[in-house]
Amino acid sequence: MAREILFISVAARVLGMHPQTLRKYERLGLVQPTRTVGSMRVYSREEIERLQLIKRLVDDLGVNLAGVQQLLSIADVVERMRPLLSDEALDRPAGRRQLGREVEHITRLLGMS
Amino acid sequence: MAREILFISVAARVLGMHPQTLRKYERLGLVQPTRTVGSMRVYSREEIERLQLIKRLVDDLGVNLAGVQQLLSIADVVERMRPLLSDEALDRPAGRRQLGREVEHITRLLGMS
DNA sequence: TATAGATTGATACGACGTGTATCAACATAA
DNA sequence: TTATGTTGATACACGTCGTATCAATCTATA
Repeated sequence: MAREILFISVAARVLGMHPQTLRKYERLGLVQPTRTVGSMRVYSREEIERLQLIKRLVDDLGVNLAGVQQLLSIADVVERMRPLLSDEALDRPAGRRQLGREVEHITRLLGMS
Repeated sequence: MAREILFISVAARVLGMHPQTLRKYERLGLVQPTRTVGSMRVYSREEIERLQLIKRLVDDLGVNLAGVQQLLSIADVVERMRPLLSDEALDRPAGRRQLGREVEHITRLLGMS
């Protein structure tokens, strides 16, 4: 298994994106690559996948970066919800309560109050 | 209780939006006001609330209309999920399965596969 | 019916967001 | 040291979005 640690030029080529775009996304807080001691950006597997999701939202759906922020936040909540949908979790009252909180979290993100 | 049926100029004033903006939102499929026999737009309570949500997403968060489309779709799913979170629904296997399908629906909307 | 006011659909324009090209300064490896 | 890549900043072209404008049509009232 490769470590899949990429510098910005390779990451950009793999993703089909411009290096400047990746830098701008970081400046806006959409991704947070780590840095080498010389302050060079290092992209992990997780950030590459996050950038692929962003690319789909932007290129295919036409969502702007403010919308990407919201959708990524919702995606994080959905990711936390998934294990709460198992029968073991749904059998416990605590699991049900946690699930309710996550759904309410999405409604707050959407301003549905 | 008032019927809360508004023509476009009153609806725009209530919402703090421009009538042309409401027409453009309809053309893009974000809202679907009914029409009088003379083809004048009629805004119901539900559409006013939908427009308030759109306005928050656009004005406060800076989301563009493509992002609003996605977020409204997710909001619809969340609305369908809410009754599935009751104990009565979660006690039935059918309710649990339906809940899982709705969550999966959101993941598809986000392209999380 | 006639008249005034509102709505409709279409077009156009200004402001803003976004991707990317460019640049000098710095980092890295040979 | 030299060559190549990265960093951060600036600038520009293009598309999106809100809204102003217009003639034609609808609606209500006199």
